[in-house]
Amino acid sequence: MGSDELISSVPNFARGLDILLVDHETASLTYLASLLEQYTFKVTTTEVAAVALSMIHEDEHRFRLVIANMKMPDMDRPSFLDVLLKKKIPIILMSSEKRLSVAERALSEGAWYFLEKPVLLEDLKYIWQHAYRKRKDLRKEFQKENIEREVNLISSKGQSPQGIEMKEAGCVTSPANGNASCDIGQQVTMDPKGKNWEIEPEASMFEENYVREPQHEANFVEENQVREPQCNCKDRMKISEDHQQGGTNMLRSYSNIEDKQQERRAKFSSEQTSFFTIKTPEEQETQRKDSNYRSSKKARFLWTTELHLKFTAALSLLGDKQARPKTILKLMKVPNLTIRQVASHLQKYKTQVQRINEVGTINLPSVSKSYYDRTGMAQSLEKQSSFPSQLGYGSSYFRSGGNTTQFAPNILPNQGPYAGNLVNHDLRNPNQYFGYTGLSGNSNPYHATNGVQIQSNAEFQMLNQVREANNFPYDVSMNGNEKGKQPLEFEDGSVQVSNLDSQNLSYMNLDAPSTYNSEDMFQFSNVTPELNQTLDFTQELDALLSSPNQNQFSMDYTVTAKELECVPGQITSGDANIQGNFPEDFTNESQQLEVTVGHVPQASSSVQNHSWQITSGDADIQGIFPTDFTNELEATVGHVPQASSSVQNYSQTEYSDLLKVLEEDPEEFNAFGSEPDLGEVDRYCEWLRNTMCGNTTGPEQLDECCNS
DNA sequence: TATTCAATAT
DNA sequence: TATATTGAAT
Repeated sequence: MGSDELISSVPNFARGLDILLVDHETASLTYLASLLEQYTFKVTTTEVAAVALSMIHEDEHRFRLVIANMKMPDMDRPSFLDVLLKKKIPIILMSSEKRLSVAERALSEGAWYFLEKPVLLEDLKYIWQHAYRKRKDLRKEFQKENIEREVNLISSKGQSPQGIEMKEAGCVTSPANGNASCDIGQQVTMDPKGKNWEIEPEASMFEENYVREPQHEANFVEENQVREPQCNCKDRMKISEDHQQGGTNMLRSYSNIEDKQQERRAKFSSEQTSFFTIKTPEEQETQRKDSNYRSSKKARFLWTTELHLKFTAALSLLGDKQARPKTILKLMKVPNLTIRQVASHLQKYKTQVQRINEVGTINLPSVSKSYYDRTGMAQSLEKQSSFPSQLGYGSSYFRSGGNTTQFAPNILPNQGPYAGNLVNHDLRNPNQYFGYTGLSGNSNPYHATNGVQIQSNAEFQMLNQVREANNFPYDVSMNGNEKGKQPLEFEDGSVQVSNLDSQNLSYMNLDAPSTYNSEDMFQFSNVTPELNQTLDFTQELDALLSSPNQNQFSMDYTVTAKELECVPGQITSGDANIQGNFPEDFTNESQQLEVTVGHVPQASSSVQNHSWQITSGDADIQGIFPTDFTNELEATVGHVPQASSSVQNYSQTEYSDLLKVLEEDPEEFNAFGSEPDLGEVDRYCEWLRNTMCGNTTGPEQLDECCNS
């Protein structure tokens, strides 16, 4: 297997995977490490199990996979395994003993996989997949679906079932070399709820960046590898025969219904699996359409907010001329991100720019409009556009606007030597920072905001020109407008729009015109440093881009004081869903703020020791989940840049869920009739006022508050 | 090789 | 439908 072939067997997101290798036999340790490194994995080695544990204790999220020799002279294996199992770190055990009972014991003790020594290069081809398994779900599935089958198997064969069951192991064939092997690829797709790719706070960016269609489980196998949909009984028998004939390096799978710890797994080296057929394209197509074929879809990379900000920061540094995939990639310094992905994103970005240019001005509508026009563009953008949601904004590109308090993203250089010199290329957030939640499903859908317009000419930097349109209540659906009708005509005609020179300029070929200097327009100065200069910036960029804490998160939008009265505050970190109220007597910084965790769907331990941050209105609150965190959290307000009074009584209520429902399923929102119209908007707002502002605000404030 | 365009997959 | 991936042309 050539080195390229080796590497290509590891999908992008799994490259550089942190693996901890534990083996008291030095030679074997070094050798195995070298093998793993050939697959791009980052290997840390130790000969002492106790040292391994202390490393894990130091940072339990560091290693995604632990491979250890079954023999541990310095400590007893069960204790070692116990720690790993509790921390849910996948563990693979190795042994040079070839007895079945040894492997069986390893698996029964909780190992996720068993490797026979000497380990061959080929054996490690799919080892990365273990780092992405969700074992709990596996077991659930086994229990539900396989027990009966196994019982039948046992009773009919009168023996313990061996070999593969497709529920347990996916089969991968590689048309390139005609070989095939079974792997555990299926495991990453086994969660019946499709939530198997749960993002944990410690998850790597690459996990986070890969998404799957919820209704179809993705196949995390490289595209040139075709997954066999099923291994039939015959195959299993054949595999078993092969094994009995003394095939080496076979990963056996054993079942023991009584022992829930037991894993059943099988892996076959290529020479043992030549009986797998390679599907013709037609067969593959048939198989793809088969609903039983669970793993037919590939994961798609996710451009999170964080990544997109890096991307835009890189664009800013580079300027248009050097804005090429390779350089952008270099500046972004995101391991395992590929040029092609950057190129693709750039292509999409350019398309967006072009589209804006064609229209001249786009409006980032207020959310109110989208509720008004439930069946219209704003709503459909939210629902149908994967850009906003997949990018992790939790709200749409085109409805993310707001007359907001300016919270500079901490990864953009609004401080330091390059302050103000960067161009904001973020089409979606020209004027505000949407904090990275690091999590999916954290969308807080409500933005009671005014609209924001972006005016743009031909080039990237034109997107800096953000014009705030106060009290601009309607959105104009960009796509809904016929081309040639420029600039956009707003429904209420209340906003004057500069008629930009939006000739069909090729934005890549032009210098920045930078001609718009209206007082209500933000203008960033544009710098287009030469590439060599640019590269000198990388250190700065690096510093700027490296978040002080990887696990920090913030609310996914910022709000004005005015909006604070309308917007529920809710953050989600890991498993925790935290809500709280600013106290009535809230005055200034360093004030204790009680935050109550409203919802902890999973073990709260998963958020312990992780930092959290709420950026809401004028307040910027952060802290760390205490190690004894259970469900109550006391938070300290760390930073109140503006009048603290504005955050008083920041009520955080349950209606966020209602709004979420509205977002997700407007059809269910039928309280006011069926046809959305302006009257309905009014009624909606009335409801919104009552819900959000209660009786404490006067009508005018309410109007302001809801602004629709 | 890097980039871009455009078809295709999700 | 929008976006990500991929083949193919440059």
